[in-house]
Formats: sequence, structure tokens, C-alpha cells
Amino acid sequence: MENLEYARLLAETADLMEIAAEDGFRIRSYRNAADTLQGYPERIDGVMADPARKLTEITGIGKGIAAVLEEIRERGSFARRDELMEKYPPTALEMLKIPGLGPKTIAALIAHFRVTTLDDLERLCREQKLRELPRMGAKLEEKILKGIASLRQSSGRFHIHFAAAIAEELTGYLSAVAGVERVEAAGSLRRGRETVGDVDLLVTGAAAAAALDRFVKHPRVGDVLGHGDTKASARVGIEGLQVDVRAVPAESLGAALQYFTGSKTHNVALRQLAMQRGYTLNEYGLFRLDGGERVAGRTEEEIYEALGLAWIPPELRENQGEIEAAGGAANARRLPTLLELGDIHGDAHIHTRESDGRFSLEEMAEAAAARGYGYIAITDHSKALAMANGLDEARVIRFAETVRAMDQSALPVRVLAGLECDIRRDGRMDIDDEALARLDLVVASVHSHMNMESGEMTERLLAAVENPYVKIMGHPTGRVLLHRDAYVYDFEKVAAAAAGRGVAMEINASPERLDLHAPLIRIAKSKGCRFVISTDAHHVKHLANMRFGVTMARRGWLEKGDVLNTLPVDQFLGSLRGNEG
DNA sequence: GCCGTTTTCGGCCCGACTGTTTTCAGTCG
Repeated sequence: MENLEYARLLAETADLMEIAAEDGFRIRSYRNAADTLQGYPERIDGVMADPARKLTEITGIGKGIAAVLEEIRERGSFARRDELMEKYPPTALEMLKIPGLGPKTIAALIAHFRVTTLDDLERLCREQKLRELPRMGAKLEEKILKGIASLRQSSGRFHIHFAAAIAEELTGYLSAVAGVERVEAAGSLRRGRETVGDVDLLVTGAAAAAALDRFVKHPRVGDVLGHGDTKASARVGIEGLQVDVRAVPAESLGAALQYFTGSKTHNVALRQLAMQRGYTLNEYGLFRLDGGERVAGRTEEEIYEALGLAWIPPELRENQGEIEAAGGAANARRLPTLLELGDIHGDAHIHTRESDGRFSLEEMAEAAAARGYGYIAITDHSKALAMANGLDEARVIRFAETVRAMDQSALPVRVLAGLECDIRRDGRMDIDDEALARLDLVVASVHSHMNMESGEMTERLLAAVENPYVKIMGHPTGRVLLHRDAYVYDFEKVAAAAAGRGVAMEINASPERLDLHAPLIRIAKSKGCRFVISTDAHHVKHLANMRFGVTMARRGWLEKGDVLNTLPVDQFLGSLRGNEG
């Protein structure tokens, strides 16, 4: 079993324990252990199989949780979890995802109304029954209804890093089958959508059909939804992500990739174009309307070329002007030369143990060097995030001095002194200017009061942009994928102000945020904004999330020149607000 | 439940807001 799955069982149990009002410190231990496992560099299964190793050597795992992990390994669950699952409906965990609904309220609803499904809960809210209970009222009913609606919308979708990991695992597994030539992921995963509903894999080679048989026997495959000669479909892992594997003849791989990559609207537009030019396009190739002769299909490039287009990178295939930009004479084409991961030279939003990160400055610098970066900015939280042990003015100043005093030549990369400073309700910074002035860069972010009225929120962000020390707007819309919507404000107005003041927009590469997303990136660019792609890493392994931020930038049509952290450190610093020229 | 230890039990993170009250429980970050 994967570490992630152990972690998930522990975290879910912690949620249920909270509803059961068990001891808070015990719950935290379960959560800590789950976090530890999630970030643990080795497979836990391997540690357990090794008689020379002990689980309790891992910090955060003691005798109790070690026994739980052994039990999970043997039978996939453990006693405490089984009891709680028996006691509460599975929807209890779903309900926790509704913002504003916490364990206490859920426990009360279950005890009083015997709620077992989201439908039950929805009906109770519509019938205004919740207000019969103490401390519950109209606002809560409204909030829950909204939450259920957005939960329904997002259910069945998965974060991109999760889908990518499964796709990569299966690609390796299927590629190892003798007689398989190529395995390619298509679908929204290939386009780099921030969440995906299912994964599409295409397999070519003499043994493509054998690969389908192998796929359904994969140890993590659960329900097999279908299994024929050319297609197998199954749910993978305990999360149940649907994966479709298709056997494709090599001569039509390009056509199949094009077809299954989509998007639907891109393909509709492309087929219309094909029609105008006397062709018909399907997953087997591009054919002449008169006579049915096949003119392309082995590669995507030859299909686009036959239609008079440059090859369009999958990230752009959303029918947002990419077909027009790819057309015309070769020298008149307007497709951007998209940014690539290798263009990135530094990471400008990183947390350490000073606030809520899990590693030291030196360890994060080491990990950045391993990625070939030249610099990082350490940007821990400011004091408004008390729970994250945010820095107050004195600690900010001390931190800046510590970084200045460091022997930078002894560090594996250049380390910049930064801060992720909270934007307060009134738009002022959480830290006074005198302290901010000591830093190399300030990322300004909203972490509170996310439900302000649009006009007020706009004013708040405009005020933040006015602070002379703010260099970057952190996760500008505040959305948390599959969990919380963006806060509402006049983005164009704020983007225009940021462009005017030289404040860069962050593209937060954390797979849970991916904020900004493509449509807003294009708006910001049209207003003259520049961008910084940052991982918001709280763990050394989070630095690898940069690829998802780059994908987001590509979806937003960005080129190397739009992104400041493609520059070497001195030019990067020089390009930030107030340092230009 | 974990950790650290003055080895056998005490400490573990908390400030602010919201909606409901009329002094505060629940939620969030």
C-alpha cells in the first residue's frame, strides 16, 4: 500500500474522532502521523518488511500508531476506524468538507435528525429545520446549501498531482509489458487542467491488447468497469480514480492522441475546419471527404499541418483563440513560444519551520540546489497567522539580519529574505513598513475575511498594491481546489493597478491552489502584469510542484519573458518593483 | 497518542470572527 493511502486512513479516522469529540491531542497525533507519512521519503511497507527497522524510529509515530499501521497492512483497516465507520454514516466525512460546517455541528445533526446522506441534509436546510436546534439559524442553512452545491460540482474530480502520479505509475507499469511500444496519457491531464475527472492512457504495439489484461490485474485496480480488446476501464486506488486504457494502432496514434486529448470544444472547432478544407477528422486519422483517402494520423503534427496549422501545445487546446493563432502563413502565426520548466531559476515563496513549514532554511536551500535553481526566497507567515506561528516585527527584523549575516557563498543557492505578509481586512499590511523595508521581497496574501463584499475586497486589494514594499500578490484569488471558491472582487481593476505599480502576480503552483488559473493569467497579462511562479513549499518535496505552476502559466499563454523567476538572481531582484533600472 | 524525561506523567498552539446569542460555542487558519 502507498504511504498516501496509510496517511489517508489515519486522517479520515482523525476526522471521525473529532466528530466523536474524542481527545483533541490524540486527534492531533493521528493528523501529525498522517502528515509525516505523506511526506516520508521511503515506502512505509518497506520499513515494516525490514526486520532491522522500527516504525517508532520515525518522529511522530509511537507504539500506538505503529500498531495501527501494522493492522492496516494486514487487513486494510483498523479497529478504531471500523468502530467509527460503524457509528457514523460515510457522509459525515463529506459534510466536513462543507465550509462552515464543523465536527460539533455535524455530530448534533446526526444525533438529532439522523442525517445519513447529503440529500437528507439538503432537505433539512430547505425545510428550515436546522433552526430548531440551539445556535443554528438561517445563515447556517444557507451556507450549507451553498456548500452542498459546490461539493456536488467538484465530487468525482481529483487534483492534478494525484492523477499525474497514478498516470505515471501506470505508464511505467504498462511500458514494461513486452511488445508494448508507447504509452501516452491524453485527456484533461495532458492539457494540464487543474482537476481531472478521469485518466486516459493510449497504448501502441503488438502487445497492446495484452497490456489491457495486465492493466486490470494491477494491484491497485479495484472495480473493473469494462474490459474488451481495445479498451479497459477501471477504478484505481482507494480513491477510485477512473482510468481508461485504449489499445491504438501505431499508425493512428497521433489521431487518437489528438482526439482523446480534446478539449471537446477544440475538437469541434478543428473538425469544422477540416470540413471546410475537404477533410473529415476522427480518432483514426484525417481523411479526404472525396474518396476517403487517409492523409494523416501517425502523429499529431502531421494532422495539424495537413489542416494548415502549426502544432498546438495541449495546454492551449481550449478553443480560446489557439486555432486562429496557429493558422495562416508560417511567418504570420501567433502561437506563443510557451514557457518551459527548465526556464525557471528560482522559487520565491517558501516556508520553513520558522512558521508552518517542516524543514529548515538550509534544507530548503539544499533541495532547491538539487533542482538546479540559483536562488530561493524564504517567505514565512506574518503574525496574523498565529496558528502558523507567524513572525512579528521583531522576528522579521531578526530574520532579515540573520540572512544578511549568512555566508551566502557557503549556501548551495542564494537565499533571499522574504515574508508572506497578511493583508488585513482594511488592506494594510500585518507588519509595519519599517520592518518590511529590511526584506528583499514581500509576498502579500489574504488569509482571512474571504467573504467580503466584492467592492470592499477590491478596495482591500487595491490598498495592498499601494504598499511600497509589496512586490508580489500571493495566491491572488484564494481559491482552494475542490474545497473553496475564489473570493469575489474586480480582478481586472486590481490587475491593472498591480501592473501600474510593478507588483507581480503570483502563479501559486501548489496543486491544491493553482492560483491564478489560465483565464485570469490572460486577463492579467493583457493589463500589463508580470508574473512569478512559486510553489508555496512547506516541505522539500513541494519544490517539485513547480511543474504544475509552469503548466498553469502555459495554459495562460505565458512566455519566458512574462515570468520574472526565469531570470538569474540579480536580474530577478532588479526586476521587482522599486528595484527596476 | 507522542514526546521527553527531573522515567512515569504532564504538556501539547491560539487569536479572531461569525452567527447566534445577550455571553459564547463553533469554525477557521
